[in-house]
Amino acid sequence: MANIHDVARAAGVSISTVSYAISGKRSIAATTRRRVEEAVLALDYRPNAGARMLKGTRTNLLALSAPLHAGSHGPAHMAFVLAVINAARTFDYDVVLLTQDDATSGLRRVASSALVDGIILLDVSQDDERIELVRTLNVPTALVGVPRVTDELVCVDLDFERAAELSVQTLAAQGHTQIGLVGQDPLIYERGSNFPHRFRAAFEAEALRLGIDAAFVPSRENTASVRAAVDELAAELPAMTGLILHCNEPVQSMVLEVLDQRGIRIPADMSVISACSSFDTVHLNPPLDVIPLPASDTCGRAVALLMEQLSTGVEPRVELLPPTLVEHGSTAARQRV
Amino acid sequence: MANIHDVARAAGVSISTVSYAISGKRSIAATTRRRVEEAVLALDYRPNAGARMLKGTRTNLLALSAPLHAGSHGPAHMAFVLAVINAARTFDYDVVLLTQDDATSGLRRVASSALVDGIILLDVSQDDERIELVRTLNVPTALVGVPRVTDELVCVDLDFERAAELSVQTLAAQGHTQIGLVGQDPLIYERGSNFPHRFRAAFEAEALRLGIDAAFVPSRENTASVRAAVDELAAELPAMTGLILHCNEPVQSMVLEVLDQRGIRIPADMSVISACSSFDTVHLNPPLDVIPLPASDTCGRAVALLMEQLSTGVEPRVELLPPTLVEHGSTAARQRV
DNA sequence: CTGAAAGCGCTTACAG
DNA sequence: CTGAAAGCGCTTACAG
Repeated sequence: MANIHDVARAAGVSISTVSYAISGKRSIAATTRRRVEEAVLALDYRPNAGARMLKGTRTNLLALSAPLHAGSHGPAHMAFVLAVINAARTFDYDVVLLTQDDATSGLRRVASSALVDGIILLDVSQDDERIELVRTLNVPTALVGVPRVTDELVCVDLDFERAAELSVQTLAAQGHTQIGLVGQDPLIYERGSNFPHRFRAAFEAEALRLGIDAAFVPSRENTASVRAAVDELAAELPAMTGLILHCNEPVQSMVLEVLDQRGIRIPADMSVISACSSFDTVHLNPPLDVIPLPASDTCGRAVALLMEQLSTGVEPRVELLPPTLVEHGSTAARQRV
Repeated sequence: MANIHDVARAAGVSISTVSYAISGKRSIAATTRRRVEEAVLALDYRPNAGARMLKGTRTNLLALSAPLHAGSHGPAHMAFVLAVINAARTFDYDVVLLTQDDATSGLRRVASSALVDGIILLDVSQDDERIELVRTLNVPTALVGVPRVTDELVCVDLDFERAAELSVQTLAAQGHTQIGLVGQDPLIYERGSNFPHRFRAAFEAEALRLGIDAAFVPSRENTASVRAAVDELAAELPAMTGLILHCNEPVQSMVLEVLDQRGIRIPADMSVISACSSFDTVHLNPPLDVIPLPASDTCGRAVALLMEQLSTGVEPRVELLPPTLVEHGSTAARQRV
C-alpha cells in the first residue's frame, strides 16, 4: 500500500505538501495540487487510518451502541442502525457497531482506546445504564431517545407525546368518542423503554382532556395475543370506532387481519391510525394513515448534533421532532347510527 | 486519558516493560507484572488504538459488508450481523459495519486506509461485485455464502443442496409422493442470490431422483401472495401431502394461517418442514420441524477462518456445514386413503 | 529479566 | 507557496 512518501516522491514535492494538498488546510499552487492529485490517483493512495488517529485529530469513526433487547423488533432496529450509518457517511464517518448485552464494556473499550470520536446511543431506556457511563467517558455523545434524567445530555427523538395527542385529536375531530390503543410487547414496557410509556401516558391524558373514552392494551407478536388484545378493547369500549396502533409491523398487520375476520371495515366501521411507525404503512391491507417515525430524521439529527459537538460544541438539549400525519384513507368521520 | 508513559511512571518501569507485561510477549518477573497491572487498573489505561494500528500489527477491527437488498428480510439480516459481531468479540475484534448500496467503495476505503485487518462478506450473490474487489484488495476475507466462482476464496455456508435433499428424503421416507416448495420473494431469485437457487435446484433434482411429484412457487411477504402460492401448489399437486417452506418467518407464519383457513391439519393432512430458517420455529403455530440455518455457526466459522488467515494462513476453500433436521411434530407418515 | 531507542505514517506548527 | 522536523503512542528488535 502506498504511503505519503510514495506520493510525495511521485509528485516531486514534500510530504507536508501532500498532506496539505489533500486536507486543503493551506493554499497550494494549482499546478502542485494537480501533480499531487495525479499521484494520489495513480498510486490509489489513502492516508493510513492509524496514523491519522494517532495524530490526535480525528478517527473518523463513531460508535453506535444498539443493544438488542428482548422484545426488540428486528426490522425497526435495523432501520435505525442503517439510518445512523447513512448519516455518518455523509460526514465521512464509519461506524463501529456495538450490540453485545454488556453494553457498557464495549463503550468503555472503544472510547478509552480513542478508537472513536463520538458515540450514538440507540434505544435508550428511562434509566439506561449507558447514561452514567457516557457522562464519565468525556467523549461526545448523542442519544436517540430520552432517558428520565437528561442533564448535560444531547437527545433527539420524535415527540411521542405530541404524536399521541395528534392521533387522539384527529380521531376526536372526526367524531369518534371511544378510542382504543394497541401498544407494544409488554416486555418493552417492563424494560423501561421510554417512548412507549410517553406515548401511552399522553394518549390517556389527551383522551381525558377531550372527554374521549380510552382503553389501552399491549400485545405480543402472535395471532393469539393480537386477537385477545382486540377483543379486550372491544369489551372495554363497546362503541369503539377509533383505533390507534402503536406497535410493530407484524402486529399491525395481524390487527388488520383480525378486524377483517370480525367483519369490521376500515374506515367505514373503524378509523385506524398507525402511530410512530418506522415502516411503510401503504403496504398494509388496507393502507393506514400514519404518523411516521422517520429513523433517518431522528438518527440523522442525532449524528448531526454529534458532529457539531466535535467541531463547534453544542449545548446539552432535548430535541423533539414534531410529528406529522400522513393520510392513506384509513380514517373517516364517524357514522351516525 | 492515561498513556503508556503514565503507566510506566506509576509502576516504576520502562514503557517496553509495560507493553510486554500487557501483551505477554516476553517473560516478566511476577512482582513487576503485578506492579504494572496495578498501575493499569489505577489509571484505567487502555492502549491507544491508533498507535497500535500504526505499528502495523493489528487494528483489531474487521469490516462487515452487509448490503441491504430489495427483498432482504430485516430480522434474518440482523441475526447474521449480530452473529458476526459476537464471533468477532470472542477474538477481541470490533466490527465496522458497511451497509451502503455502493458496497465496493466502502470496502475499498476501509481496506486501503488499513483500518481493518480483515473483511467478512455477507449475503453474497452469484456474481457479486464485491468478489472482484476483494481479490485485488489483498486483505484477508471470508464470505458467508458461495458465489459462482470461488477460486482463491474462503467461503462458508450451510449446505443448501444437502438441506433440500434432506427435506425431500424425510418426506419421501414418510410416504409422501407429492411435495410442494414455497420459496423466497421472487426479487431474491432475480437478484442472483445464490442459496435460493441452490436449494430449489437440489429440491427438484432430488424429487426427480426419488420419483416424487414436485412443484415450486416463490412468494412475497403478504397474505394475498401467500394465498396465491398455496393455491398454485394445490392446483399443480392435487394430492400434495408434503410441504417445504424455504421462506422468511412472516411468510411461513402466513402459510400456516392459510392452511388453517383451508381446514388442512398439520401433520394429519399435511407434513410441513421449515427449511434453512434462521429463526425459532417452535413459536409458529403449530411448531414446525426445521432444518436450522444457524447464523451463529456459519458466521462464527467465517470469522474463525478469517482469524486463521491473519495468523497461520488458510488455504482457499468452500466449507459447507451439514444440515440437520430438528423435529417438532409437524411431519408424519402419509395417511393411506 | 529489563531498558533505551527506532520507527510505524501521518499532521502541523515553525521557518523561509 | 513550500519544506524540514517534531511528535502523536505504541511495539519490537537490539543490548545488556
